[in-house]
Amino acid sequence: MPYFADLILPLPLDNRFTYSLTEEEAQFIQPGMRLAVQFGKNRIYTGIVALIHQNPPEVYEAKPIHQILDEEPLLTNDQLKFWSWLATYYLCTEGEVMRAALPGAFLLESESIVKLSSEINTDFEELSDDEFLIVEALQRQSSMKIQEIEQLLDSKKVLPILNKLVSRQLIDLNQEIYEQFKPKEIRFVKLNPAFEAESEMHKLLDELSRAPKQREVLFTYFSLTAKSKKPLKVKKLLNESGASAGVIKSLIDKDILEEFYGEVDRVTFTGEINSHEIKFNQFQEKAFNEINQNFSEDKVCLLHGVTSSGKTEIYIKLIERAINKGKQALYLLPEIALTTQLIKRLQNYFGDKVLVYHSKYSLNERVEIYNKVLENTEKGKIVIGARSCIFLPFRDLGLIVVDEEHESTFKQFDPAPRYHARDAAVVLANMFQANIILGSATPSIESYFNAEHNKYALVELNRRYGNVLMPEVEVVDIKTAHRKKRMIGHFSERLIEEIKESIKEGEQVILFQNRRGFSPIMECNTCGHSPQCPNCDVSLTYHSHNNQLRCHYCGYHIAMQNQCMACSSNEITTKGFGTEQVETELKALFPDQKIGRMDQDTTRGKHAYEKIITAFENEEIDILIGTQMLTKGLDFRKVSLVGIMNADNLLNFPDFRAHERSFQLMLQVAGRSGRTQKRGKVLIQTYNPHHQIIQQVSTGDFKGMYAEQLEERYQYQYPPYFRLIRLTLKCRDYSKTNEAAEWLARALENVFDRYVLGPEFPPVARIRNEYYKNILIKIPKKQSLGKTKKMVHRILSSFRAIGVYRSVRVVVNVDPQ
DNA sequence: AGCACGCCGACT
DNA sequence: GTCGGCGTGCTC
Repeated sequence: MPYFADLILPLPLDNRFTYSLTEEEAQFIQPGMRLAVQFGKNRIYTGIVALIHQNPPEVYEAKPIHQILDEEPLLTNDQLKFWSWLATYYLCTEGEVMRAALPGAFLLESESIVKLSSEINTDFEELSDDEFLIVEALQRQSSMKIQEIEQLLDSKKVLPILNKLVSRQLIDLNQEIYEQFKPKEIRFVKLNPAFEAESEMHKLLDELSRAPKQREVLFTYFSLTAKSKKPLKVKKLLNESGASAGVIKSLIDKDILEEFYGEVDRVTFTGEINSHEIKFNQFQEKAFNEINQNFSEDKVCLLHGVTSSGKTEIYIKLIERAINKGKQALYLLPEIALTTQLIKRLQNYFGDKVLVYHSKYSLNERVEIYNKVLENTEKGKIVIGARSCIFLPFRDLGLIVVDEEHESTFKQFDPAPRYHARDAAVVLANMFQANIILGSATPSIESYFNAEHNKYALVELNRRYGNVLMPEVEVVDIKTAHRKKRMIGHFSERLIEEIKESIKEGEQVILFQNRRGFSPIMECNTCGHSPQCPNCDVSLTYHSHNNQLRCHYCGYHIAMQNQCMACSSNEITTKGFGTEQVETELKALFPDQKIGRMDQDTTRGKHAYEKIITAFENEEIDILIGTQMLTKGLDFRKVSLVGIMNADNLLNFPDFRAHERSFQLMLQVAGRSGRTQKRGKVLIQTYNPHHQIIQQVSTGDFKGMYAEQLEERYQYQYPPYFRLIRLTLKCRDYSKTNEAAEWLARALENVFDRYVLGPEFPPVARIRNEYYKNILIKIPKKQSLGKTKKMVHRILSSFRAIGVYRSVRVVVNVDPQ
């Protein structure tokens, strides 16, 4: 009886692919293992076994597999189920989920290797020039990569030539697979046991009297090993003795020292645990008990706790409870790079039980963490990290914490799968019967809506820890201030006064400007022209540090122009302002203060972010200017003033979530102020002081904001009342983009009628020379989500079957942010 | 996705 | 005449 395995391949293809197995293979292979298989003509891919069965495919002959890559399944059954849910819900392929879910080092890829044929074939006549060159080169170097041959012939059409040579049995094409993960090995040395006795040791040292360097190394070895009996790292011996590697080599060659290699963990925690007892105040205690009550009823818990109310302590206690029951815990954060403070806190409490997982780690580090979670070892019961953590192979997940649950960075934007880690985490928790808590000072409207409608349980925490008061918010009307000439650059007199006051008190200031760069857009006063990106439909923005005009979409840049590029006029002004300009103005206003800036430009390097934060913590910076990234769970004790330079560019964003976001952002920034006994102050500069959102921020009126936004969402048919699917068409050809979008929209309208919006050009209609067009599908609550998605899938398949539209790519975004 | 095959314009 | 562009079809 034959056996077959259905595989998931890491490709954007809808189907699983069936390969044949021998009986022995079928005995050994289990779902969740990796197999290397040939797919297409010359390529080998890593596939994941989804199913083993005995039903031969009807219309084709299944190929045999190439190699089994695992001894044990790499994926649990739960994960396979989870993948399939993600692919269905987010309208992508399982292959795309696979790519996102597995650390890259697990995905072996083949490279074609060209060799001379093993059967000696001297029939070198009738070779073309190219063919002769290849054969001749192979006689010299025995094997070559495709790329090398491309270089040799200086041509890209190499494969047809090679295929011809293969068919004439002059060369062989083989696939070489590379295992990318290598355990980290370190070289150790130890003394040959023969010299351990004291007498032997003296004899040895005498013998070495004519090799002073070697003698010295040995002395260093003895002094280093005297303290601890652990094996000695060669590196350490080199450092301590100052000898060269050659000296150690001769000692090894003489059998005086023995070398050996040991595997070490790349990811280790070296600090000390000082788990001081966490002391709840009465409000935390109450919230904690409520959460546990809800957990016992298997409810998803939404924790709405104002900034600085001590949510983290509650999370820590919940995690402790979960791991005391022997379960695993997952702590999800919006962006891991921004949360060193929190990681340190968890590590201080739980020590090496904490694993940190995120995309900045190397391939190998990620494999190690993956394996630790899979083995469910004591080390690594707790995983903390960004959205991709939901793909780790948990065995016995007991708790998920989603911190800053309102953050839109939980939603992956590109590439597919475009999943929302918070929503996926709720599904994941459900699969494990695990508890899940979503926490935020400013919950998303969706989550709060779910809480109001009893889908989630709501727990509130509205006192700051130590009864610190919420900061006092003052709104400054810069429209009037401008008219009355009470502005210096972008600073109102009020803001300058407050900064002076804070500095006098020896306190720190944070200034928030939600735009990087200097004066983003240049405009000619004479003709109104502003320099555009040639590849995208946007104006170039000015960056003063390198005096460039730059496109934020494609990276195109030119030197700053002193004349208008259209009319050569010298009168060029700037529109809008960014963090860089705030910094320059501030330096002029406060020449004696130390000023720091934190935005994408200043936090490029791996540790640049940490450096700025540490400098601010150590009070080496008095005033810190920054973008959004300032809002992320940072805890600075000495900040008494937060200034929002311009609230309007947040509010005027063309998006149904713009107001919700502005509220969240402003309240989060405001929360950075006054975290100790003294009451903090927040100053908001705006042209619209009477805007509802500004008023709601100034009174911290979350419920007011929620009620009002909810009403608007209802009116205009947006989430949480309607679900959304956005289709984006991309194509280099303008009219083809239009025609295809039109076709697709009509096809969708046939089924969904008035719930299809568009097609419409997005605000930036061309990026990297591709035209974009959006279609929005709205799904009313009563309409079946599953059926809708199946239908969309079907329409997309027929769309893709149309030849003319093949060059148009469609990006599907379910629950777009 | 990645590759082969086939068709068409622009070059030594 | 060939090279290299891209549109089209297929991969177990």
